[in-house]
Amino acid sequence: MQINDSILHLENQLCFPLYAASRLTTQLYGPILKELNITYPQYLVLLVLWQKGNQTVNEICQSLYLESNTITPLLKRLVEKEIITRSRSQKDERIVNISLTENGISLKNKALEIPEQIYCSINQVGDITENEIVQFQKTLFKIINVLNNKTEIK
Amino acid sequence: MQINDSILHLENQLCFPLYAASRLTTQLYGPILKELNITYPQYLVLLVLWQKGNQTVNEICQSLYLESNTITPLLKRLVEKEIITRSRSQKDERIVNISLTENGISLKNKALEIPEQIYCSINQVGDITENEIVQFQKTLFKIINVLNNKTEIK
DNA sequence: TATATTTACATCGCAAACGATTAAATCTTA
DNA sequence: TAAGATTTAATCGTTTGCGATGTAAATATA
Repeated sequence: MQINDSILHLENQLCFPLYAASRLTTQLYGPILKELNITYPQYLVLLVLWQKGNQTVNEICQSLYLESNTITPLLKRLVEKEIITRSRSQKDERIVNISLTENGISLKNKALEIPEQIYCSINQVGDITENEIVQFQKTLFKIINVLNNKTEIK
Repeated sequence: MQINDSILHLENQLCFPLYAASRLTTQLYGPILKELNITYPQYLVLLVLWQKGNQTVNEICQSLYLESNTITPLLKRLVEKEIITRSRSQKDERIVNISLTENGISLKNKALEIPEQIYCSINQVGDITENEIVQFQKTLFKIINVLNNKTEIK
């Protein structure tokens, strides 16, 4: 049954290299973000806030494809670190608005160096061309869109 | 500072779409694997065992780019489910050997249908060509190799 | 206006992930 | 062979991720 078996081989899966590459990439951020005293998912939330300004919990969830059950506790930790503030909307009490503190705003300056550092790490070997990365990212977003629409329909 | 800022935009990161695509893909497995009563990381361990036969904890860790602090508790859960067994090597008491139970072996037959189901889900829109997936996977493994060698050197 | 439905977050419980550390067995080498 | 280094798993504590469910506010509908 060698032929049938091979479809279950690790290296023939799409999911596995995606999973592994994601984790290894995240690990790359670890030491860098530790200097800012934040984690990688916390960094992603800050990217959203730096880019788009004040956001509701729901908007952050949609940007990152995460649910409130993940984001809510994470945001509370960012509040404890005095990087963001949370406040209920007055118009609609269901909505929680997230704002950056002065502290959170100024973190952005330190973060500006991060993408370059990461890019260098991945490209150090020089095995991956610029073009390849561009195409790679395009495919990633295609996959994200397919899967995100799929789960939204439910 | 628009020009500088854009390097921190979500859609310009490589890490973020990788992270999002990985999670969304994993979510796709959820309902399918629930029928086998296993989780996605547990499924990956089983892929290794089905493919390579009995493995040490260390071999599983290397195959999946995970550490023992993640794998050990996961393996204990698979033991509880009577899918695998654990036993210390007699030659070298440090080593723990992992074997599939009869139950674990027979799970493979059910799993044979999974890759096809997943492939259909991702390809349903028809927006992603076969060729694109192949190239995509190649880039993934390049990234994995670069990052894995990097962390090994430490 | 009363009731039902939807929306926006939050809570709970469990399973990963992972950095840091530990413990025990084995190997090296002086 | 004894001391030190290395290897292999395991333990601990924290954060994340997520399915399932709950709650309160807002909206739709009867």
